[in-house]
Amino acid sequence: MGLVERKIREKEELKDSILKAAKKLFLERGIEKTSIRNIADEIEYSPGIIYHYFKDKNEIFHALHTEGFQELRKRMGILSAIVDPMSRLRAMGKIYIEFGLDNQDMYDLMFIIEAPIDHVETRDDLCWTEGDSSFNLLRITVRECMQKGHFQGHRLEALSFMIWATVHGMVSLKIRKRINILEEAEVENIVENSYQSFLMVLDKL
Amino acid sequence: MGLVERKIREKEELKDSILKAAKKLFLERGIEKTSIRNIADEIEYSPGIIYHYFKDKNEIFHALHTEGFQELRKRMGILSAIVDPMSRLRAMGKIYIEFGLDNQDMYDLMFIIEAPIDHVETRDDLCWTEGDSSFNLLRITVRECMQKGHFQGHRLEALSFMIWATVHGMVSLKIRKRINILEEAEVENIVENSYQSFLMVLDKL
DNA sequence: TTGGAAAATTAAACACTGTTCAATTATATT
DNA sequence: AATATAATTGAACAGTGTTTAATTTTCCAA
Repeated sequence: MGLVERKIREKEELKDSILKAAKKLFLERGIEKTSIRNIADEIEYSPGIIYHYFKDKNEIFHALHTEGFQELRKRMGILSAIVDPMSRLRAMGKIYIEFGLDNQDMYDLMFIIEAPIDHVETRDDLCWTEGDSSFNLLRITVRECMQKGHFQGHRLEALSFMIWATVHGMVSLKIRKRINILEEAEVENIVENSYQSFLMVLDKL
Repeated sequence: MGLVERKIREKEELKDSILKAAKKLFLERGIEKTSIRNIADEIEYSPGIIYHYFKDKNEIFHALHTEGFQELRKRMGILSAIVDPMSRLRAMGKIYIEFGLDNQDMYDLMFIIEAPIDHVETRDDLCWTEGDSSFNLLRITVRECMQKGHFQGHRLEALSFMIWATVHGMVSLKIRKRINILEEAEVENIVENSYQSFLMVLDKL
């Protein structure tokens, strides 16, 4: 029955249009200032309809945060061409930071805002697979570095987390507006410059 | 006229009781779930009264975030007893992390939530002095380390920011619930353990 | 002690928010 | 064409931050 299939597809299309509208509004006016009613207005439906496609607002946040991870994964794609694990690790941090600065609202959703995690926690058939597979990419790279003799005396999990924390700290302090206190001349490129400091640190390990 | 002074004091007392109530509710049920009406209920006044003492909710957030910085400064107090700048830097990070983990909601307000910064930005007679003086403490210590020959080849501002970003990253990933993806056995003490990794890094610089 | 100005406080309203659900409309099948 | 099913709506609920006119309380001079 082609009809049934078409119906299913149309249903998916509406779900998609909700997400598209949500993302559009998020990027236009910010996440906090986008309401269910705004999204409904955008797709020219009544607010209630959204709850036939998403359990609640958290589920919308979660769906969008997943899109963010797809984009991040895409950017990480070129890493497979880098054979040397240390070079790969360096490039990984650079890509992560660039992604965060280029997509600040998406980064916020992925790594700062609680909503997507809250959604995962309310359903026991879900876990944070997006974060899990991203961190695993880092973990694998760090492990390779260690196998090549780097980072002696360090523990894999703790060191990997430290590296993540460093780049996340830089991006999130920027996104949440905590960098104006730096010397004026430094504010502009502080994240890039301090990542350079971090690379120097990695080299000495 | 002692009367006028008493009046002023009483006015200050009500302002204080608003802050006390706000802090109590923040710590009890979380920042997001505390409303102006909740605070008004707590002090047994009508909601409107709060706007005679604070311009808006952001100003309350800002006042409380300032209290957080007072506590942080207090904890940093013992640092003056540590003469060696490298040891002082190590202790500083430890205190920062411990403060963050012991006072997660306050830390959230101080370094993640935008409200206090938004409040500062709406008033051109204010700037983020709390963050400024805290970061300066770090900057001074790093400078001392450099003067003693450490961190060669690094730039003061970028390196200081990197250090801040590292500890902030650890604490904020924890507070915003991004650490469950780690190996189960590591989750519990990951912040402490990865700070150990960071200390090893500092030593090699 | 009283009258009136000044200050403190409130109640109600406004324009929002996320969410639910009975009622309505549209679609598909017999 | 009638009926069953699915899609969609509108209104309501309980909440939010904020403003403001009205009210109460406080204070001081006459």
